[in-house]
Amino acid sequence: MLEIYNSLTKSKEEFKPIEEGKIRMYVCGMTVYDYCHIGHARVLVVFDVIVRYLRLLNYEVTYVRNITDIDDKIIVRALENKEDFMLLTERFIKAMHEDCEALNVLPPDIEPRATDSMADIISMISKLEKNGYSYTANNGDVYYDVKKFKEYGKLSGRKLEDQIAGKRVEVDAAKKNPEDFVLWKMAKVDEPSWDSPWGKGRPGWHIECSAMSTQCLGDQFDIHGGGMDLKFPHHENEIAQTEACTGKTSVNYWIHNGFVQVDETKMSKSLGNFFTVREVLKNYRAEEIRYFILNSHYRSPLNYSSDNLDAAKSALANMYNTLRGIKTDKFDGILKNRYSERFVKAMNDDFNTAGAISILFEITHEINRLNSGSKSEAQELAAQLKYLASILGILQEDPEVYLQGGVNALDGLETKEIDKLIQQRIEARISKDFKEADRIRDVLTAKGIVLEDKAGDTIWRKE
RNA sequence: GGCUGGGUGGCAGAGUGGCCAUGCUGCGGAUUGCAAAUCCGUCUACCUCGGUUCGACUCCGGGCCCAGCCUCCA
Repeated sequence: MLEIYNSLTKSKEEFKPIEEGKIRMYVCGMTVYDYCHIGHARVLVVFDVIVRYLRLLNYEVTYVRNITDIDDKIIVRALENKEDFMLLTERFIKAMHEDCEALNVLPPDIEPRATDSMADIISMISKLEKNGYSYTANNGDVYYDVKKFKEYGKLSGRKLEDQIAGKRVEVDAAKKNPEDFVLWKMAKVDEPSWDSPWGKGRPGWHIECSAMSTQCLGDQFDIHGGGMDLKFPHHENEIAQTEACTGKTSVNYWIHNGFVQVDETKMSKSLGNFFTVREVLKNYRAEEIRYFILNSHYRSPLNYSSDNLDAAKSALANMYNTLRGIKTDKFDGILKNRYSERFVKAMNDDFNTAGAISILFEITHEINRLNSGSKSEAQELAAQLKYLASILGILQEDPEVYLQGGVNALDGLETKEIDKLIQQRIEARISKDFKEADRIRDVLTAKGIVLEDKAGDTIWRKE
């Protein structure tokens, strides 16, 4: 039985889909004006694993992850760059897709863009206007009248009267109430704009998600996800918009992942303490980043540090080392035993990937113990290890390639040279010239090559 | 002030009413020409104060501390 922590009810609940065997899921994707940082990577990886796991449970999942390609930040950045905003967003959409591919994040089924959804956005605002939830301020902007939506605050657990308006962001003078938010914003000179019943302008920050999610998934769907920082105001406002339009509960399960922190402080663009995915990829493999993310529960804070990534690196190398030289193709991997049971139990418990990884290590350990004895059992377990790891999107590379490759992969010439030196060392060892053998090993060690002398053979891997 | 999450061994990080997480690192042993890898063993872990209980790190209550949110953020 799958249990999910639902941010809406603040408790773990048994998951029941709206439609038997099917899941409709929406995740807030990127606002594309810069490269993805590790915080974005966390959302991408976490929900990637959630989707993979839901599919494993035989649900037919429709996964929608949007792209917000028009908003204030994009306009500001495009202006700074003296660049058309569309060129800017195209560039970062491409970069995001590259990052996703590197991180082994499977593409969503639908990836709607705000700028392609203008008709839906406008029709939704019209409906809100018709239902009496909006007003046009004297500056021409259309606002959502939060006081009209009785359930406002149900997701974040906030009461309007307890909030300190303008605590961090200045309140717009045109609003009736500080908690109101913009639905349609009038275009200033030289700003990108779309025609609408309220004049040329662009959508406010929250409406695009309400429009795209209902457009792609209907008035009601199962899961809505995103980072913790979106819970308020973004998701609260999405609820206000969608439910004021449809009169129905829009989402059954809200899933929010925790932050990535740097030195115990949230990683964010505004604080400037972020590391982009491509930056980190210069020093670590994508799989190491993925492991690092999945090694803690998705709701916990995750501290970014090179120590933690180094630990991820060692841990993965150990698992690959175990798989090295074991043929797994004879078995399909779908083995039912105490490992698979506990793996599923962990994943069923609100996607406890850290617990699931610990099971992978228990299997690894068992394979190491068996390897000298029962070969076929070791192969069977290795196939299982790979299969279970595939749900987390790790351990899928050829171990040989993985262990000899990496961030600064060697070229063919270098590997030929290594093989030559290893051959020389083997000969030295046969003639008991250990001084020479050690000298050769030292040369390779200095290049970051680690040797392992197996029975009658020597293999190598990168440090 | 209100609202969310959290506080677990050297570090990271799960979990459980009584016994073992797991990973990284350190230490001892086996193995090895020496290593590496692997195996075996090992390091005073559960913020604090009360309560419930035969038994609490785990359940309940009061503190303290950390992070985040209160209309820019994943």
